[in-house]
Amino acid sequence: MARPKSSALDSRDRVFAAAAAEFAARGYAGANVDRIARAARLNKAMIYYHFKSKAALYRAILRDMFGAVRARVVAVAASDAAPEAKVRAFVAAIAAEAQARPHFPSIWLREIAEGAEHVDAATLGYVRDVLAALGGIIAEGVRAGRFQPAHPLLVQGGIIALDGIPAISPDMVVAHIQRLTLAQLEGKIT
Amino acid sequence: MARPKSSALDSRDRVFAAAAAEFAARGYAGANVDRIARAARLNKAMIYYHFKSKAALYRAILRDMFGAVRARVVAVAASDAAPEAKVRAFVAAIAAEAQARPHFPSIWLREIAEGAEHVDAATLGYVRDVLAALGGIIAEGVRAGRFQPAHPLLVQGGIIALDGIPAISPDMVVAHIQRLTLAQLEGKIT
DNA sequence: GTCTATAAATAGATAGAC
DNA sequence: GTCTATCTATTTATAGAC
Repeated sequence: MARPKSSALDSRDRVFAAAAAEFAARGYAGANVDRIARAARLNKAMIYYHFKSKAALYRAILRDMFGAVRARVVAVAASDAAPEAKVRAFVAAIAAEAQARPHFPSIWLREIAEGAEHVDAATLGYVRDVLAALGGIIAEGVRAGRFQPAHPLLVQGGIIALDGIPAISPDMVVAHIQRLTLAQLEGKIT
Repeated sequence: MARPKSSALDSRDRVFAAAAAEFAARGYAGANVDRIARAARLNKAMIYYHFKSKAALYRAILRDMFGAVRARVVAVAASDAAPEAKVRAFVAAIAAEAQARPHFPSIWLREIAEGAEHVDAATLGYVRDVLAALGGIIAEGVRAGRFQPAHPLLVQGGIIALDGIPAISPDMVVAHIQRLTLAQLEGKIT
């Protein structure tokens, strides 16, 4: 929760960043608290000073990530752009978040594989909001007679997957998904 | 390696199946050898009787899975069907494998997230063969003037992602990906 | 081939000084 | 706020009997 900006901000943020990298690279179970501490140029005890446990630290990171995505995506859905533009903006919003927080895609993939085992109620709410935002955009397009009805999870599938693939420029991926998604919604795919 | 069918086949196979489930559900680091043993109705020592280590067991499972996918997919690429049919068959082959080995998609997702850290040389070869098979199909379609050139990884992205999503029937997912992939290759997506 | 211990190592968490 | 030292639990792996 939005903690007050005390003087401890520095070390807490270092823990946060180092932990995100460690969890992304090795998963929750594979992550090592000692290694996080070293990467944050601190020692283990400091982690437990800032966070109750390894699990609590992980949950805080999940909340932060999905909260940020939710904020971007809800703003997109609430704008008064045309449905097509909103779809593009939706994809771009997630891509932008993935670039701002490079460890996001990896952690996301893992949570999918794990059945969202570590996701707490707050984070779950954020995820629902993201899907609801996409569902709203689709519904809008359908009402306007420009989209085919589609399941948000299917539409979003491509986004989830392609975010994680290295060695292909982010711009290419974004453009690719935007085209694919739109073509699908506009019924160009028979 | 293709071990001879000795009398130990039963317990070894139980370990194999139980381990696949455990690794899929919890990832390599999260998997617990004791739990695998219990699920296989054996005890821990038996696992180390059949496999050198937890890591070796995991690698054996990866080899088995990707080897099976490779076999199916290479057969598809080598057939004399039309490129369109091959693309459909390629998607269907992966989907069939995912159904035959329900733990495959989950493990696949995790390995992507982990940068294929646990993948040994043999498995890596299988993966390359899979991508090469798809690349060959695409090239064939391009030569015939029916496909746009496309990067195999981008084309395959959707397949990787959607395999893992629950609560949507496998048939729907397969049909969806087939249409999406073909539309893309045929240049219907502007 | 299968089991019961048990050794050995790893890693999460805390006490307490500064 | 930050550290060192340590406790404790978990878990991989092995020894050795049957």
